[in-house]
Amino acid sequence: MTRNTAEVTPTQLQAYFAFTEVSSLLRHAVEKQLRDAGELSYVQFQLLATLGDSPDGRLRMTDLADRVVYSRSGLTYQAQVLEGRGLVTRAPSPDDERSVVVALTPAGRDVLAAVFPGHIDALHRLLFSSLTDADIADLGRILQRAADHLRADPPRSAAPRRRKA
Amino acid sequence: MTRNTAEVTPTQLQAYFAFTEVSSLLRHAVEKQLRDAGELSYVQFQLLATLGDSPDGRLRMTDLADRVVYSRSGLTYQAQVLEGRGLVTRAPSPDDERSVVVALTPAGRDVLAAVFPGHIDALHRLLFSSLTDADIADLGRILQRAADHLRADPPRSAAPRRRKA
DNA sequence: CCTTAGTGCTTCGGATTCGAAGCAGTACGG
DNA sequence: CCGTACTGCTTCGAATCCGAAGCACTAAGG
Repeated sequence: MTRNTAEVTPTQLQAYFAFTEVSSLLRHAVEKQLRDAGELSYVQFQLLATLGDSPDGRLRMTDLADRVVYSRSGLTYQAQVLEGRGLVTRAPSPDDERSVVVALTPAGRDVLAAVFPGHIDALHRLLFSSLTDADIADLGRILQRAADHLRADPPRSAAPRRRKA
Repeated sequence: MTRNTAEVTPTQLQAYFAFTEVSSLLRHAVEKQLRDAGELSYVQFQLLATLGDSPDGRLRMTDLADRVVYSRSGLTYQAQVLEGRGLVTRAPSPDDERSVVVALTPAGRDVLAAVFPGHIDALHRLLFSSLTDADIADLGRILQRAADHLRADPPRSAAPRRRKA
């Protein structure tokens, strides 16, 4: 409180606004593409893709929620939906009876494979086509560092029930 | 359909994933800060800030919706909420009886002024502190171009009722 | 002046979200 | 072996969100 407000430069503000703008526009455009193509919402696609990307196509609920930056209760809901469609299965972990392991089914992989090309095309059209390779490389490098920093401080899904002094 | 799927390089994928990751993490962190500090959701803050940034602190519903990349019906909802709190007013435009002009009230400006410093601090802590000035400048430049491209093609709020052949 | 098309906003219904609280199962200290 | 704290997930309630449909006003054409 003794410090006065941190200063922000026009450059910083411009970067921030551009970031939020691209984020919103891209999100909406991709969401539309996914919904038109298959029957997946953005979150559902992220969940399937994250599972497909993991070793055995299986992850614990909490780990999955952390990776896609999603609330646990929200994931419970979506996992139910995806399970109802036969795209994933849910089963308690043998190791820890509390944990639930979500696993991609063959049908889930099929859907993922069916939707992925269109997703890539959309990315090309919406984002990559307007940037040079060097720009894209810079973007990745810079944002990776930012992501690491954001992950380091508040791990999002951590600190749920801390009422200790 | 004659083309095979556009190829995507690892660099591109990495940039895309880093982008979505930062987007989600930053969004959640900022949302939390705003909710803890004042009584504003992220969207509400964006709306007030966008209004405050415009010439007379007033904008038509559609223009406001386009700037924050939000659905019209969603904006109707939030505008009602903000009006209920006395932070904005809504009045039909003199020029076009169909339009509704949303205007920031003095109370709205006060809330904005009260929340802004904390928002800036949060940005510093979460995002800018991990990047160099050059990185931030690059980020802004690159994302600005991407944003322009995204705006150019599908103006988001456009093409609402096109059923013509 | 009418008719038809187009634009701007709201209403409506349903789908998602999230946080808080609740319900197990697990880890530890004694 | 108990009691206490902690962790993992789900349930619950309430707030948001969006698209489709509807209502009102404006623009164009004849």
